[in-house]
Amino acid sequence: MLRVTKLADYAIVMLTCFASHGGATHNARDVAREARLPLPVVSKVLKRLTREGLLTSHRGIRGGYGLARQPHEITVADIIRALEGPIAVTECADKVKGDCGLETKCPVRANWHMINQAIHGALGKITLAEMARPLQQQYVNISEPLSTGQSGTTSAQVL
Amino acid sequence: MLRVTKLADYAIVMLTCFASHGGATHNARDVAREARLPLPVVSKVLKRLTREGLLTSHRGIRGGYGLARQPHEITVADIIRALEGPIAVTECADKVKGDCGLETKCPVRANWHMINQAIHGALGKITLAEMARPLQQQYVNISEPLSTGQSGTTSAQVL
DNA sequence: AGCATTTTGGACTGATTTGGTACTATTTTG
DNA sequence: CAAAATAGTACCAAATCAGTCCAAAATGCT
Ligand code: FES
Ligand code: FES
Repeated sequence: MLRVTKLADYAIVMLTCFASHGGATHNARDVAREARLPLPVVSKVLKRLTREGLLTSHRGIRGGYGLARQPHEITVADIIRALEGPIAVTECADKVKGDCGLETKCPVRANWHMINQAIHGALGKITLAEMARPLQQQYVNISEPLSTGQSGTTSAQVL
Repeated sequence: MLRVTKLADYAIVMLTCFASHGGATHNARDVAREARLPLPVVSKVLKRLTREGLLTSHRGIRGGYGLARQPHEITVADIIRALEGPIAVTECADKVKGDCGLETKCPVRANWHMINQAIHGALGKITLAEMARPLQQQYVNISEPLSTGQSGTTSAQVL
């Protein structure tokens, strides 16, 4: 349902913990306690984030995890991609392989690609540093809908 | 994986068929033939679209379905919402009910809400009329990423 | 009135994905 | 060598999705 998986959700919560502690290293147990999540899932997510290059890990008795980059250099898109793979609203939105049953010339495929890029662009502009702060109002720009037909929904746009 | 369901994908393909035929009524079989989709799924989707108010239906021997509104008054967000319910990237992004385990004050919740509105806004600005045309270049505005840290990904933004 | 056609609503099943846990191996420190 | 921590993978239960099917109601035509 156009949902991000829980694992990715957890990942963002966990990474904000790292970000708000100035880049110190934490082990899985500490992260689990701070994020109030069960240790096994935390461990699983941390492993993936490390494999995908968002975290660095240190094994051994005083080991733990740390951010591989600065918080403002990690975007929400990066995090989601690390946990779920490439961001693609539909199968055909991302890759060149045409599908959807309709042969090579599906009329809506180009538009899906455009929609996908719009979402990807929005997600790629929000960084971990911003997620760690309450909410920066300057990043939200409420504007009137242009071609509406909709009821009173105001649309927010990430700048 | 941040995917739209296949039913919603089908719905958009099917509705573009309606849009490109000037609002005439079609029965389920005709739509299935034109969209090259199995009849049962087409029927299922048409039923939901009617129940959600995007199509009007006429029963009986010369019955069929027709668009309830003009193509430029139906947005992609409307279609997705009709098939999948409210657009919510996370459970907490949409409703007021706080969850995610963390009690009332989850640090990232406000940001999820912002992200959700950004996506919803992008989807709410693309209408069925635009989806039915090949691709209106003026609707895509490729711009350089602002706070990047990303490789060569250019971000498209819906205007 | 009767009949063919079409929508309506729901239930049902198999397949896929997700969420979460467990277990073993490997590395590091002391 | 022992303890603590990560790495990798395998596994299972639950949820969701995709697709099909059928009986019932409505409509138009003869
Ligand atoms: S190619 Fe994906 S909807 Fe047609
Ligand atoms: S309330 Fe949803 S992530 Fe915290």
